[in-house]
Amino acid sequence: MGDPGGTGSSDGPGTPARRLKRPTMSDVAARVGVSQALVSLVFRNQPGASPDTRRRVFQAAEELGYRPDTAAQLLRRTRSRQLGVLFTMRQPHDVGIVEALYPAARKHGYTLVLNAMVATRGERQAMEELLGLRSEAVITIGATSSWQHLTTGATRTPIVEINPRTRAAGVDVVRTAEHKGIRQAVDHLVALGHRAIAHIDGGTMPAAAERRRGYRAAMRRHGLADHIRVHPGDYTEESGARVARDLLARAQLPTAVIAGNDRCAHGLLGTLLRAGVRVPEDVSIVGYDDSQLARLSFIDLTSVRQEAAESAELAVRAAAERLDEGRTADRDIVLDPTLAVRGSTGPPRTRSTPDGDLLR
Amino acid sequence: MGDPGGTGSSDGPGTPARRLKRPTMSDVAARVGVSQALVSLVFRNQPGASPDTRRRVFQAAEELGYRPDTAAQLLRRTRSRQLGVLFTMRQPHDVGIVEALYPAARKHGYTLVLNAMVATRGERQAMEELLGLRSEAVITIGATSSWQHLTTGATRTPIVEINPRTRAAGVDVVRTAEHKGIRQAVDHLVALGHRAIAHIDGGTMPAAAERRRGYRAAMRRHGLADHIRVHPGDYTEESGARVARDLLARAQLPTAVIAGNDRCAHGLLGTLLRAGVRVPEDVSIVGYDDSQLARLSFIDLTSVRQEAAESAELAVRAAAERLDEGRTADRDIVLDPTLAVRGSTGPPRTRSTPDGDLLR
DNA sequence: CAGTACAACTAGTACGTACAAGTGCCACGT
DNA sequence: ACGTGGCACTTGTACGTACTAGTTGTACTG
Repeated sequence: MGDPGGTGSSDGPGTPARRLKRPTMSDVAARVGVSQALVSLVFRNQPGASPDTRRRVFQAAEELGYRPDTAAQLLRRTRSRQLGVLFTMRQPHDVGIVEALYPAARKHGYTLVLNAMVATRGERQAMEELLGLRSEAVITIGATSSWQHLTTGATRTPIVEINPRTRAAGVDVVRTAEHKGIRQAVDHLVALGHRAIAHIDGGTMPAAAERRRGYRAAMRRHGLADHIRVHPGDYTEESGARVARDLLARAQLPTAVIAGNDRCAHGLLGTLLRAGVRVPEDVSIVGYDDSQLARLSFIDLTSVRQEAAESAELAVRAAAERLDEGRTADRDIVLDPTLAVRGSTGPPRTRSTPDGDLLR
Repeated sequence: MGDPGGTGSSDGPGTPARRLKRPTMSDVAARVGVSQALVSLVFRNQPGASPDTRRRVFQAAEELGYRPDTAAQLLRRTRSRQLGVLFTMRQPHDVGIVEALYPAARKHGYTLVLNAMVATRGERQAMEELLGLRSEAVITIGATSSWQHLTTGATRTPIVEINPRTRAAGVDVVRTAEHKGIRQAVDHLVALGHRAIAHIDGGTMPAAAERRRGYRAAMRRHGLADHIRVHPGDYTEESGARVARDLLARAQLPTAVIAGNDRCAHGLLGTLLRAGVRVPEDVSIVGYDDSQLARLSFIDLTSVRQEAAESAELAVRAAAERLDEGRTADRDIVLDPTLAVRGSTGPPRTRSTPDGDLLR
């Protein structure tokens, strides 16, 4: 009694400390004097046990230090009700989505199992592990691989991609209407009086191509095709810093820059400030993501907001639709971003424009 | 054939799409014409199968889309060889440790299972989930709870805490010799000629108290007790920004500030720069963590470095010692930090000191 | 008073794998 | 010819839980 699975012998000196077996439902049941099945009922909060018995079961479990074995539950249960999440820890906005996934999953009756993509472990391997753990569906955030082989064959697993790098068939996608976000940024700057508006892109990173196209389209829409300048970047601070140095080396700065994301904008802003350029007086800067970074008082970045909570909720819902409602057709969910205007944008300084006109 | 667990009927319209059962080892075995146990041998890379059979097993598995079931493995195996990791995604240094844990765990023959602590899920719950998944030990990074109840009782689970907030008994601890780090920072600044060196602390955050004490001790050691100034903070950018505003409001700035961590230093630096204060000419700034932030070209922060890889390796090793070598006594592992000198520190400007002397 | 309905429980089995303990079979040495 | 050993494989069972299908006992109905 009170010695579940133990041999009764204490770990003798010299022998490697033997881990005692963890107590099981049967141990709890034996202690209360009921069957294992009844303990199972109690822990699942199912009807069929008297209030008094429930209390005694919980008390015995407490005394024994019993803890349900997830592996066994997973194995036995008809449904695992687990969603795998494949994510990166380095992009703040992605972290925000992960955090928002927890309440969203709970709301739909699912549990999350995380797997980070780090340098030493490819996306594929991380995905394999998630599937091995019986994820019913997998939500990826900013992934670059295509999962064609998973959505095909006997055991197709639904995949929902949030802000994927590439477009793929057979998966649901939750993404932002990037062009609308960029267009709002351009509109905002043009309304302030800007004409020389440059863009730092994200290279091959997720959504970068669309933002780049959106920038070009919005500029043309305002008749500013001649002012289109796309500087290559990669969503990192250093790429923003590099562009800043390039711009400083030239005689003429643009009056405004739209960065591919907030990190890039941060690098741009920091480097310009260090060089004595005033923001927004000399140059206005717009970021993208509206991350925590943008909201810091000393950065205070006008930025295109994508609601992390909304993306998370819709991704979970998309998975739930496939799993619980039998949807089989792909969905492409597009969210409209909004512009969070802060202190990094303002009217351009009065100065001579490249074509010689003097703007008021 | 080729329809493992399937009923042969395609998902009819109107009925919710039924997920086909995933293939098992038995399905693979049947296809090859061998026993399930042999397939198990092959997948575990154990001796006892002919090279030809191995090939056929792998091929059949490939054709069926077979994937080992982790839940079943976990349930059946004597040892799970899994280490739980409890971490925060918001502190860059912690993220670095998590990434370094992967290779360290692999080296010792362990697998990692992550669980993030987010606002909506307490540390306790995250820990429960890890234990439910049969983690043999748990490594926490910057956790605040005490796990007394886990290291006691029938099924004690080894806990290794990296940079814990509070000291606890019954657990292994991997931490930095905080006072040495701070002392190096103070020594460095004093050597540059600074005397008015302030400190922004981390409040109740991990290691903050020790850094605070280390600052005071180092200052006294240099006979600068009169210049001791501790400003309250909490390791966030905004706390650094707030202190910056406080300092600016006073007539007299210190010539140097040691921030509790890099994020705090970032807030301090950004706010001072915005106010026209030059760094390091007017004020020198030292951070703590040597995170990626500190290394950015436009931040370029002198910072106390704690090797994430080293912490990770030692934490895994501590867990392995308990699990594989039967160690039962607690270990307190203390790492020596080093100072990464960058551009945010320099000699103080010649100016009158608070006591009226004129320093050269 | 028989019959029924319900609450409170138990028995048995299946989930997919790992591991211990076999079972043939063939080559080899004496 | 007979053991002997090793390889290649199989059989059987256990892991801890969930779920289906019972089995009691009690109260209630007509």
